[in-house]
Amino acid sequence: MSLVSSLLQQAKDSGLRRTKALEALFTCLTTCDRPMTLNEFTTCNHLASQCDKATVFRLLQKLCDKGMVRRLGLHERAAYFTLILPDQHRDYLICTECGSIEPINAPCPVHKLQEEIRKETGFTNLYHELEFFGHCPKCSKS
Amino acid sequence: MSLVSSLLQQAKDSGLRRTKALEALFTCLTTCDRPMTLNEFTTCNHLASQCDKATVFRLLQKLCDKGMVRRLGLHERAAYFTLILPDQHRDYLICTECGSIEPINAPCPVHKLQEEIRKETGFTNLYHELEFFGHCPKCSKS
DNA sequence: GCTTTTTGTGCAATTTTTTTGCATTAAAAG
DNA sequence: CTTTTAATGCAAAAAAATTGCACAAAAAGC
Ligand SMILES: [Mn+2]
Ligand SMILES: [Mn+2]
Ligand SMILES: [Zn+2]
Ligand SMILES: [Zn+2]
Repeated sequence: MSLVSSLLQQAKDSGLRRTKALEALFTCLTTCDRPMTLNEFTTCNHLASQCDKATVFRLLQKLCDKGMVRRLGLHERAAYFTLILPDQHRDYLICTECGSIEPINAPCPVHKLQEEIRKETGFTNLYHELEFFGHCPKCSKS
Repeated sequence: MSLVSSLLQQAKDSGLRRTKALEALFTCLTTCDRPMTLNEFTTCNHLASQCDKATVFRLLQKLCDKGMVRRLGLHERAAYFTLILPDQHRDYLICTECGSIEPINAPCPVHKLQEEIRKETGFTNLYHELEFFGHCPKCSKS
């Protein structure tokens, strides 16, 4: 069973319908596999001419609600969206000059603090977003 | 010498002029002392009727360039801005239901990783943004 | 002080991004 | 197949970010 199929199943289980647009969006999310803006999604070949921007917007919104997609604020004017895969947690390294976005391989160092926060504050559904910003070697030179 | 005065001096040293608008903005940034959106700034008593929104926008932009203000993407549609004080590093805890934003007191656990990233990637001007999101106790109940 | 030069400001307009209304279509349920 | 309910396209609106330009204010030079 392909990843897209299992995502469609997971979506269905949480109340969404199996539509052409959703399948195309999952294909895009899994094959492009990087945070993208709404505009990038709608102009990506996987989605272009498959469905309208408003549809992509509403699907991303629903998938965020279901916890299948994460919305990231990466210092660009537009919001970024990325698939949440089980056993995958990603922090990012972003060049504020050229805009490159790279996931970080090293293990995330904040889970312990997150647990402390959960206990001390009583917050539920806790998660975090960690991004490093700077100038990449290429942009540092020029 | 007040904090506002020293900020004005610091701004002047890096090329900005000492204007009424800048002083009002620094007063706002220091007394309100929390991340705020452009709209919040312009409607705050410290700035309202003191200057135009475009002016605040351009000042915040310049202060970001000078490294005196930080732009935060806190999952709202609008960007947040907050003063960078020396010896002050803040991570945030945000309720995605009611929108409350609280700085975290615990020491930040990512500096070590940041150093590793600097060495391994060659990034310069490195900094990070760490936010925890969840439902606060109040919002968890309802 | 006064004059020149440079930067900042207000206001309106524009651009970009996000969001919604509504008539229609497609999916799921019966 | 029929009914019910959710999803979609299209266009329009709302919200946020950004800019152009004439004028005002600050700093620099005298
Ligand atoms: Mn992390
Ligand atoms: Mn931190
Ligand atoms: Zn770069
Ligand atoms: Zn709350």
